[in-house]
Amino acid sequence: MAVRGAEPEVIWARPERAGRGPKPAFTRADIAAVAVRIADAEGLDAVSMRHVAAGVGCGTMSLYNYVPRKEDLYELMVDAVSSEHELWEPTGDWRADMMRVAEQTRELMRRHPWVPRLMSPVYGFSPNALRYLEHCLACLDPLDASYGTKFELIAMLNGVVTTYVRNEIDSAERVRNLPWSQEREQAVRIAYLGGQVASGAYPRMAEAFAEDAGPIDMEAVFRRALERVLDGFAPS
Amino acid sequence: MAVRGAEPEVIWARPERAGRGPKPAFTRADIAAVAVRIADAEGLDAVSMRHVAAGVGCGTMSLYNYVPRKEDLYELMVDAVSSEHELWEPTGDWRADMMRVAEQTRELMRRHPWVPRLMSPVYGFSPNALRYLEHCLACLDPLDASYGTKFELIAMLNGVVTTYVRNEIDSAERVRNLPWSQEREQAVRIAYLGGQVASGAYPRMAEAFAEDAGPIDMEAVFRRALERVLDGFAPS
DNA sequence: AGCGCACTACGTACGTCGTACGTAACTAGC
DNA sequence: GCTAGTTACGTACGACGTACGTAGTGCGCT
Repeated sequence: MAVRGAEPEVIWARPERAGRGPKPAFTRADIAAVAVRIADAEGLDAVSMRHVAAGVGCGTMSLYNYVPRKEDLYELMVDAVSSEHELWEPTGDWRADMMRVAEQTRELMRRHPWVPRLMSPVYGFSPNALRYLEHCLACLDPLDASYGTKFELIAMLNGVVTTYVRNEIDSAERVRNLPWSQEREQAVRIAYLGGQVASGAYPRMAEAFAEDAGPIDMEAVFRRALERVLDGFAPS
Repeated sequence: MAVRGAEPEVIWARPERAGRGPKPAFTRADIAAVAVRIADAEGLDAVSMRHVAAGVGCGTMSLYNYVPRKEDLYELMVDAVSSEHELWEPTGDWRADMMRVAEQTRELMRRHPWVPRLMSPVYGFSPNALRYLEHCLACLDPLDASYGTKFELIAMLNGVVTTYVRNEIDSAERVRNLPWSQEREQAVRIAYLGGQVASGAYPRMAEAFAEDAGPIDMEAVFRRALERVLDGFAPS
């Protein structure tokens, strides 16, 4: 019998194919693709071992031959979509390049709304993540700073993008999963909030709500946030 | 029989005590306190309805008289710990005040490591969150900017703090839940990463690893990140 | 060539979860 | 005091991750 679990490992270091035994019917890439498809279509919570196994067409427990723990499945998924990062030849304008990186990361997360929830420093070293990191560093070649600082920049930019998209996605997904309509929900929340603010306990909040009549341009908010981050790293 | 679910509501708008019927044996605050205690001690995943019910000393399903859905329990928890935010008289130095806000938020999240995972714009309007927001706005009175800009500042600062602490916590919690030791895990990961980098496919990563010999001072990284955010909002 | 073993495949089963639903006890308003 | 709405809570259902046992397969060794 094979040794079950109990050994630490990085899934990327584990060979896809062992020497002995019958050849596997699927690849990790197949499994990851199915999981990604399910997550895109039905949300991350629909990604269960049973579901994925049914998707690839095998028994539930057979999956564990390819993926030791569910967490590793998540890691596979993140790496799979990370291949969608476009890696271009740096232009020499690091600000423009990093803005483009951020923009593309955001679009990637919009295509795969479950990515922000899985983002973690722990998943930071999958093959495609390494390629992505190397690309960012290449874009930052013109910036006169230590690698330490460059990593801080990348982390911060990623953090801001992730946070913004996560907020966007969370609200949308929450609405979709609720048993009542978005309008009802929003109306109830606004009514409550209005009541609280009108109570006089939060004068500045009241002022703020009075001031901001128009709808917020989230696109502009996002872009300003990125610019501000980059400003913080531009040599003065 | 009572009407079950199907009506949108904000839990904060629901009265704690209905007119009819026997008087409730507990308060929402009791329940939130128990849930917080469990989450602090055993992690967020240990916060199940059964567990919390056992903690307050009632049947599992009785909880649903107080908390319509589990998500609302989360909302109660976040609000409960939000009361720990210290709200002082603004000093007039908005940068110092906001640094202090961020520092205290970080400490709050370190005391309650599950908070980052529950952070969401949706939970943004609980009573204590409103108080917190109002306090931030008060600290920002000296800053000459629109409320829109001030909200962007607060959101960004919170985002950065949350991201940093989340990374810190995630790594720690992951290690605690793994069936092997931290040293083994780290050794395996570093061995893998070193192998990848040594392959020559990532020249800048290799350079970076060669450059940064000393351990990273996370405290300084955190503080620099905050400073940079605030820089982005200081009138030039 | 053929043996043995490491591997794949997968069904069963356990303990967990959120929560729908039914019933009994209780109390505020008419 | 009646009754309607609430509280309390046990039971039950359909998920979930995954430990474990067993059967079958084909590579690597002798």
